[in-house]
Amino acid sequence: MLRTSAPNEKVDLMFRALSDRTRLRLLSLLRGGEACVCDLVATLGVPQPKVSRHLAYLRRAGLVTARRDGFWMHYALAPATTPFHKSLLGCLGCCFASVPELAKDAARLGRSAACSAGDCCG
Amino acid sequence: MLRTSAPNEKVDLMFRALSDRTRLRLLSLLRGGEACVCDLVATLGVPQPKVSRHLAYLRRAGLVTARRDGFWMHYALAPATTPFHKSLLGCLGCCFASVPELAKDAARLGRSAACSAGDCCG
DNA sequence: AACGTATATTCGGGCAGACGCATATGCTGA
DNA sequence: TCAGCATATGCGTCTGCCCGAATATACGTT
Repeated sequence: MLRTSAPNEKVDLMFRALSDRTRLRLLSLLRGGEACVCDLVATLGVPQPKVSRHLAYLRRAGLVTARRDGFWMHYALAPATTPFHKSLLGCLGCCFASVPELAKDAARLGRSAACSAGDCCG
Repeated sequence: MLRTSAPNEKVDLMFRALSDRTRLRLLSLLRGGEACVCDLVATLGVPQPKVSRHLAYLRRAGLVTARRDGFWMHYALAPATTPFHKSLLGCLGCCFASVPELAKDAARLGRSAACSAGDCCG
């Protein structure tokens, strides 16, 4: 029932995942490496169920992966498997670098928000 | 009332503009240069009010500009004024290049969907 | 097993937005 | 000014989703 020229489901899902502030902040933080939910909660200053719900959303979209370690769940950016996913990650790095507020989040987590993709932040 | 570390309004608005299929298709088409509403309607095969409404959304987000020429309104990608906007445009080029369906749209409009940003489509 | 910590899910309310349809506006030419 | 084309907007409805609050699950310790 899909229109023949519509972007495919996966692409759509990933872009929709970017349409929420909390999720953008989470993705920005995870660019610095994996983190557990409690750290994300403390860093963002939002309720834990809210963080978990958005992480679940990001996982459904294929943007993050989860790893259990005892009590803690560690989330990390999912490795890009498609060219689209890869270019999207590069884009996020660039975009995030332009948003001072996200750098403050990263600093609070004790990480740098520097853009690691040297090929697009001219 | 904004949380201190939330991405700013502008960034949020732009990302939300990407969370709809029709808008992604419109942006993809406009990467090939400006186009009038009737051409976009014919190319996408969707009702005219739907196209107009999504174009209005994109304009509110600052992603496109409109130019009147007699009967016709010509829409084009807005020139990037912020580093964020600039990197977003680069990203879109890369992302779109990974979606075959969007290339079909472009072909139907008689345009190439090739990525013009040689610095990020490795 | 019982308890506590960390995380996930469910529920119900509310709001943004996507849609089709109808209609309004803007513009041009007769 | 009237007709007609191109485009925009209003309206009512419906879906998706964001939220807080409460509760459920997973795991480790004792």
